[in-house]
Amino acid sequence: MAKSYWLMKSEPNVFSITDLKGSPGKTCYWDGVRNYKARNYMRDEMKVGDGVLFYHSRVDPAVVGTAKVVSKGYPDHTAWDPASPYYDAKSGPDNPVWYMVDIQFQSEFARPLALAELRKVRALKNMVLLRKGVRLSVQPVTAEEFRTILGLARRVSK
DNA sequence: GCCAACGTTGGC
DNA sequence: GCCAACGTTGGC
Repeated sequence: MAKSYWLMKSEPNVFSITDLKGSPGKTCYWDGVRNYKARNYMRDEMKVGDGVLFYHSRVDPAVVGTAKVVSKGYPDHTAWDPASPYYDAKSGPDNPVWYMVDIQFQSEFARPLALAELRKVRALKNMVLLRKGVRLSVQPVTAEEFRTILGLARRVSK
């Protein structure tokens, strides 16, 4: 199957691209997603080798770099750890409800691509990220959108 | 910090 | 199965 592309949101004060870069093997598991649609993407559609845009939400919202998917979806064990902030009594080792994938750091952009800047780019006007009211923390990106973002990241800031 | 928009829960 | 109420997300 062809490579797919995704955008994954994280609040930088919780887990930033710098944290990902500093993780062992520059790899982390993407735990804590508790939204069914986002879960379905991770559980059913994400593949090893898929491209990921790393997005910082809330604080200076911007796409800040890229990563790649390095595992298929597998159960998110933080859901059955009562000590975890992501604990969910619905889920257990025998009946996992929530899933995650592993991602590995690939690049950090020379400058963040702010949400406000992306809104001005015609080629991105249909991007899920820019649609009103979309709160999905894992969302699909087209190959063309992915390419456009990489191109913008390479361009010098005005 | 505000608040609009969303997803989920729970009463009926 | 509906839908109001609630908690959360996330841009501004």
